[in-house]
Amino acid sequence: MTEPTPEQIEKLAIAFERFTRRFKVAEASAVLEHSLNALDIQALLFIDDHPECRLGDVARHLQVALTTMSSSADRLVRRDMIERQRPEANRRSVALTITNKGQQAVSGYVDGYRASCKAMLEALDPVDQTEFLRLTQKIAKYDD
Amino acid sequence: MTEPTPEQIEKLAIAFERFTRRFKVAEASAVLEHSLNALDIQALLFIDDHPECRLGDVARHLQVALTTMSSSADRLVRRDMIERQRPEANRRSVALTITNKGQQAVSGYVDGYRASCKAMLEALDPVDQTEFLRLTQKIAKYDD
DNA sequence: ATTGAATAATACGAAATTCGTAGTATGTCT
DNA sequence: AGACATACTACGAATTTCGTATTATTCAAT
Repeated sequence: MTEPTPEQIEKLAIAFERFTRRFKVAEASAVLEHSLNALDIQALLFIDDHPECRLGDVARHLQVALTTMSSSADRLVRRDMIERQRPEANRRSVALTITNKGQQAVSGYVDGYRASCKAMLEALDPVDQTEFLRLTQKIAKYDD
Repeated sequence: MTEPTPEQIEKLAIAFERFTRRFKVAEASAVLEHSLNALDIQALLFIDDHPECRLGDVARHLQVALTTMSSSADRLVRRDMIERQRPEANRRSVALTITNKGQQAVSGYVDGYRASCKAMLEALDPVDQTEFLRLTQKIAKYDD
């Protein structure tokens, strides 16, 4: 559309750096709480959103080697957070599903993430909240 | 101020997840390019912003153990990206400063980050760009 | 001036993580 | 049935993180 000025870009970059730091803190506390590492939490989130997904799906999504994902799944299974199944349809693959305990960990993470989002919106008055959402939606859509 | 609705929060969370993924990709490519890991890049950014800072400052900022930061500094020194000096004022501490080569790596990272920000702004028309910036600034300020 | 405590970092080793190579099991195609 | 592709696991090397112990320096109190 139109070229934003370097000043505008710079301002946005600084603001987003702050937001990112905020989210990182939220992630870190969720990670600590369940003694999971960053990869395992991200894998858990994906598996929660994609029940019966395969190992390769998660690896591709998170851009890690398949073997890395296999290790991650080992850890998650050991901690009773996911289950590995061999589907009859294609017995080479594994279908990953989240357990109750895994869902609890996801909830903890998501709650933290949403709390951060809530705090952000609360900095604005209702009219600006709606406006801010409209704009983020527009950007997110454009992103596809 | 006013309570945002759960739907609003959810929408914002989803949008921000996308943004975060975008930034991660940018970081990953900067990391690959200079064969640095995520911690080392973040350390480099901090050192660039805080010349002559001490090891402990960086460790505190990045929330890692001091020994971890020491290892990171080893790597960055080995790759000629920072310099360790013993300041006369307090010879127990080290003063970290970035080198030209380090600055190049920072530039690469920052460029990628800004490119992401630029792409976001370009999704909006000029009026909305200004409006979006106003709102992010407001949130970032509130964040303190 | 000396001793003791506090500060700031490094040395070293254990545990965990990532990833590449090789291997196994299953499915598909001719 | 055989050859090739797919999906994953086993294993080991390299890297990273972090805790404990140690070194060097500064500060404070006597």
